[in-house]
Amino acid sequence: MNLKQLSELLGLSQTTVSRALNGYPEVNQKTRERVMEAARLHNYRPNTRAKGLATGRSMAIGHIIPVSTKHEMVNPVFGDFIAGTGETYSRNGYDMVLSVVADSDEEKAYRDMHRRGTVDGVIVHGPHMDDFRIQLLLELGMPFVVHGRASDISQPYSWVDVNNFSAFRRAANFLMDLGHRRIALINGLETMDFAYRRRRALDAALADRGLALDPSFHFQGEMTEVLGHDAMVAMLASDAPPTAVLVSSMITAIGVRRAVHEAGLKLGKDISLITHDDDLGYLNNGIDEPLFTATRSSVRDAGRRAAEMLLNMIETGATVPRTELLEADLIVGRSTGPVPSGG
Amino acid sequence: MNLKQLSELLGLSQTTVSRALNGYPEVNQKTRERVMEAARLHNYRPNTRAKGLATGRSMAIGHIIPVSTKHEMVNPVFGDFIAGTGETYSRNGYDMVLSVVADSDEEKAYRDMHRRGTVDGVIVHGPHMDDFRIQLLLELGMPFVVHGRASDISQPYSWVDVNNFSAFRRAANFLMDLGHRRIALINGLETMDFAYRRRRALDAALADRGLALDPSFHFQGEMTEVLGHDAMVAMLASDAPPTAVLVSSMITAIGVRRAVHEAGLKLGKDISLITHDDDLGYLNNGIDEPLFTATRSSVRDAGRRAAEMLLNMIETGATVPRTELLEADLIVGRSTGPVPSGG
DNA sequence: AGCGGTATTCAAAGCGCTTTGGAAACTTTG
DNA sequence: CAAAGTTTCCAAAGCGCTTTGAATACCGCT
Repeated sequence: MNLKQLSELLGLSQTTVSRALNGYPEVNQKTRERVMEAARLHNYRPNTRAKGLATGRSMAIGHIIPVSTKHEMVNPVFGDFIAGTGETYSRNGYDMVLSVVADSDEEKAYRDMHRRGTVDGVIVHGPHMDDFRIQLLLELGMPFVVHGRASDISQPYSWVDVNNFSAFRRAANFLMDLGHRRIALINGLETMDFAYRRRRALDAALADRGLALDPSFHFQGEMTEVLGHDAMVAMLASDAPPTAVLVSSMITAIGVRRAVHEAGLKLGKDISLITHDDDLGYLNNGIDEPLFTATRSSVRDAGRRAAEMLLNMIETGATVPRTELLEADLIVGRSTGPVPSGG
Repeated sequence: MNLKQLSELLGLSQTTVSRALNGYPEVNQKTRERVMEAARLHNYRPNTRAKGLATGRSMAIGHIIPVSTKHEMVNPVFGDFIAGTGETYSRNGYDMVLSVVADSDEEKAYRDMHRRGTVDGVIVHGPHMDDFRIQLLLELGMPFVVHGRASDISQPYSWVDVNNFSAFRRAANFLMDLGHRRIALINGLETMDFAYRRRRALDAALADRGLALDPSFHFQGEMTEVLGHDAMVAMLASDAPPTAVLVSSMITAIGVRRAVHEAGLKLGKDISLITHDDDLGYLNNGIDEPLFTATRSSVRDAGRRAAEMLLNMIETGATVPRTELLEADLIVGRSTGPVPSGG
């Protein structure tokens, strides 16, 4: 059933039917009801492509996911973030189009999306410190919101980010207040902006107390379980291992826990650990009593907010960039305790 | 730059330019080259919506992700599966459109996608035993491939699935060959088809040796870390705990490991564990020496295959359903060993 | 009755592409 | 050299919708 058929069936013009359905005022209340009823009855849904062609809008938001051939890992928070954005899109009648491309084709993918008019805007994931995509999208003039920030970019652009700096500074201070001095960091790749900010936060907190990050206590990499395990094993083998460790993801923290257990030590007693917790559905960090002390910020919620911001910008035709900084909670669990005597 | 502008610029009709670009034979080789060159130069990309309107195709595949309000969890394998399908779509010029909907709106979401013509086909995730979506899609006549199967559906339909039955039967036999008799199962929700098959596989393997699954050794639920932990804690508290446990996901297995460690026991010595391993990028089960003995089958690969099957069906207009059954590998890691004496 | 104004409806153009049904130019053939 | 193919190109219709510009119907007033 298309518009034409529906309008013939009603004995009305396509114009009137279209207007009735889209809520334009210049249509008689009676006719509108008649049209609505018929549409419901025949389960009429306007063809997306035709509507898009006519309006110049696509009612879709793009997400481009680069996969590297080297370390072809899909970010584990991706699913939750997408769930957050997706909810918002559905609620507002938008589709979400995902494009999985080799990272070498990423720029082309953005350009294509823009030229082909597949989407009305995009969300940028996991920005690097000097992320080329921001510049590119500004040039293209396509509406976008970045999930995260890019420290090295000076032009204004829209973003939603969690305050990684304050979160990790608080975490570091929390550990130091417990007496810890030898604090390790197992971070994401520090070419990623969030990881860079977390490192700087630790640096700053340590510096405030006249300390510095021991290079042998500093790891970065893809945030896998194995990274956490191997880093911790290496540190525990040293003469003076850290007494506390800051970790960038729950998955990696689980690897650290494994290494600690294997060494016959106990988390929260021999070694303290604070991890960042994205509040993923399947990795619930305990409701009543958290496993890990953590800086927690729901990535799903960030997804919702980023999507809302973008849709709003698109619909109001906003031209000035917006920003939203989310604060993480510091939740205290069983993985932290006072520094052991002799530590 | 659109077709009209490009053709005017070349002094040709839209017809010829369109044909040249789409590889139709009735165009002079010289002209074709000239057109191609101009298109490249001006970075021409045909408008998706216009092309779709004209051809009746959308060059997009849909995935509908229901989120429940109760347990609003995003399946952790989702990201990897999507990565697999997405790769395939990109390589073939298709887009992927994701729709995140409340589970109560799921049927409506499929109907809408179909009527509005947003996609040329869909992939169905995580089928239940009697999944209404299969019937629905057959009625709508929309091409689809199911990732998994639905035991209670008799009509033929297309699917890609891993052989859960043979995988878990092998795993159970492996344990029994090591002398284990008290084997527990921590499964996904058994309304899900894969979980149901895994349970039946364990039942069958036990029955073959005159044994049966102890109801107090049988757990099912959303496959979180906490599920594994709590189930294991409960079993370890009993008079005669299991000596081995079969687990449906790595995440859950990690929870089991935690419980085992907390009890001061050792995996692979006091308790044996076999898990299913979807070979997720961020949860690498060790390259050289696997942490867990596991039935391994890459969900990303399954995604690729499902997508290839669907695209192929769409492009050939195939009407007869296809199926593909993938066998999981049984890889032996450090989490299994002979039954302890006295077990 | 006739007028301006408002409410309601419609025909037709246009969005950017593909594709049908010719037409023109060029070759080959009897 | 005319007839019959072949190549190569084009004008125009159509995909399903929105929207412009115009027509018609109806209203209260003078």
